[in-house]
Amino acid sequence: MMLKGPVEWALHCCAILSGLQQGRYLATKDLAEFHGIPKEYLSKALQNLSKASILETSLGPRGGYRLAKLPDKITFLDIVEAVEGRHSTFVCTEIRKNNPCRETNIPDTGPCAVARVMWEADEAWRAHLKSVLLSDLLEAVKNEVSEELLLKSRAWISERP
Amino acid sequence: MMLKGPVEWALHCCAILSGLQQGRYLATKDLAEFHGIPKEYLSKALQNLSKASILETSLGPRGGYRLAKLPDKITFLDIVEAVEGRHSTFVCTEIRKNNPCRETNIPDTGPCAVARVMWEADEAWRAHLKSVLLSDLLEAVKNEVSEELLLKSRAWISERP
DNA sequence: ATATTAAGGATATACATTATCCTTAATTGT
DNA sequence: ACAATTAAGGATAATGTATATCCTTAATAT
Repeated sequence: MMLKGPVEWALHCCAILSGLQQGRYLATKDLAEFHGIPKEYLSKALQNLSKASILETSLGPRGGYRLAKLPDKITFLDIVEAVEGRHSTFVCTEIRKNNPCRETNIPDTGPCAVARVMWEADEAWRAHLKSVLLSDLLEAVKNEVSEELLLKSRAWISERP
Repeated sequence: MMLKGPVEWALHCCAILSGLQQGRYLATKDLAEFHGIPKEYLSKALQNLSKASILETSLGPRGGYRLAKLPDKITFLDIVEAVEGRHSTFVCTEIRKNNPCRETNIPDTGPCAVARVMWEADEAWRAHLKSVLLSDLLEAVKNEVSEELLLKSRAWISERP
């Protein structure tokens, strides 16, 4: 499973869920409405976050999702990998094996040099995402969003049944 | 244009072209045969490398491709971006604007915090690819490929008309 | 009981990647 | 001049993946 748009949604949803009052859950319907995104498809992303123990759920009326951990225990990488999977951007198809000069019985000697470099780059990408916490995002949002919008949004969420 | 498999081919092709004798070109047909990949599609990748001034070409018999620069002047990023384009892996759809509490007339205040973090990760990815030169790859290949295979491959290429 | 909700399977739609084909113009060697 | 060879690039087909919707099931609060 390899999702693209849903990663953006998941990050924003986790940010919203961070502001939830103790003991409350927020339903997929509300998260979808708040972000203006398709509810059914968003649901798949949230299910992945739940499977990864980033969110926890409750069924029935007043059910929905909430964070399963504190925001300073959740990294961007946790969220991204939960939704996108752990595929690296580079896939090595071992074309070196097609070299017509090559003996067919050469034992495999680890990944080829090209793949190594590409995977190191992937690793650098992951390392950065691992270094940023959900709590860091909240801090940044606080600085770039007006106090008014912040309060209004919180109220909007509180008023959900 | 956004290619995936072709990036791998392009990197391997550049490595092969590095070993080419002075003044010679190698045709798409030969590069495709050596790597066991589709000639017509590989051609698209090579055209991109040519447009990016990484390769230079000659038409007619004994024509084909050769490097346009020395291997220590070509980075992995040069090759990857020439073939894949410069799209970042993360695309921000600005879902913050769908927030029902938001005034429609709020002036745009740069990229949102989520996008910034994701793009920083992309930047780390690019930075690594920029730090590795084609000449570094050649060095690594020399260490992991048997002397015999190296000579045989060079001979195979030399014998192309 | 009833309404509400997440989980998840099945399936349709849209889009991007991969691959092939064919024409054109340039170049080389005869 | 001529024939063979080659990159460039447009058009299009085939495939695969991402996106989106629908529907059923089981759990839960009131």
